[in-house]
Amino acid sequence: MSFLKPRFERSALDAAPKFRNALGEWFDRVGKDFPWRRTSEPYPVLVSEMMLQQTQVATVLGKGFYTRFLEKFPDIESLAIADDQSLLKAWEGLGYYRRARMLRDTARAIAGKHGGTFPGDESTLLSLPGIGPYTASALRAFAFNQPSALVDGNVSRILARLMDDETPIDSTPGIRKHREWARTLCDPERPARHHHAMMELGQNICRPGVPHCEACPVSPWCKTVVPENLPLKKPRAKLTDISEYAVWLLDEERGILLHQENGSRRNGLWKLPLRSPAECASLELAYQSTYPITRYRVTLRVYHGNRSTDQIHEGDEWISPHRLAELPLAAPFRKAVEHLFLNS
DNA sequence: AAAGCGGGGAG
DNA sequence: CTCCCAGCTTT
Repeated sequence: MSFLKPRFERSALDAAPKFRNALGEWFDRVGKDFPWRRTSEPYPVLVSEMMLQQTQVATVLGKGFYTRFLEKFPDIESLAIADDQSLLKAWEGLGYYRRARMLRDTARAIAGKHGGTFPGDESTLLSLPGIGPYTASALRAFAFNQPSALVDGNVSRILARLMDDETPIDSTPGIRKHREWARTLCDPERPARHHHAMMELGQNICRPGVPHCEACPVSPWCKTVVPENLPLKKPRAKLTDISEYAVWLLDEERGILLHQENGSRRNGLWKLPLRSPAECASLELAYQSTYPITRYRVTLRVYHGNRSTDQIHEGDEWISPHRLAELPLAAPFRKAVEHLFLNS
């Protein structure tokens, strides 16, 4: 009724201009000064967005990945000619290592096919390796100042709460709906600031779990009733236990026996040589660890190999200890090798 | 639509 | 343990 003060105004979509202003002015006041927010050059924006896919800001920033990568590969051309090993070494510790190769392949496509001119239209961006809907929108807004429908984990959480919407954000209808809402909300005058502000809001105010609604600059346009219950997601697959068996072989002259991965997983990274359980049955256990990886829980068992009888398999290679530092190893194997080397 | 990618950090 | 993260690709 009219005597009741509404707890929110019109929806954010209906009041888009006021919503944008409130959000943008808040961001100007409190927004963090990340290095990729200081530039609109396509290349560094691309590097940052690829690194930030499914990876937290603190990880990319805290361990210096972004700065180090740009020092090593300062432009499209230098990245385009990067070899696998130096590329993966620069990515070591970031995870999802396919991203590094896709980033370089995109650099190659731009340096080659597009004559070095960075494309700014959606369909061309989407055709490049590693660039999907999110990254294409990010590049258009941050590097070309074009309005775009940018939806990441932060934005979808904000939108679900703003609209008090229970459609699972990872379902096809949810994704479609959120893209449309993001497009409507985007500030056509300052798309880069707008998207930066949305992500800042998602990180620090409209955070997962219990949000800081008391400090939210756009709460007048938020319909959420129980924000901690949103967003909804589809149930996820449960963890599967798997085992990995490897051998530890250290030769005083030749070094450590390692194996370079050449399949679809961790392609190009080095690990301890894997063996079948039967091959390890009579060997002494040297090291064991359990680590989670995507939807698996892996128990890694490393055995003392037998130098005289152990078969050297295809791809196995003796690596001298000083070369070890130059090779990219996935984290669990880096840890295992360091432990075993120290105790040998 | 679902799974794979086989990550990593924070709580 | 759990959940989340500036997602993309393949089946």
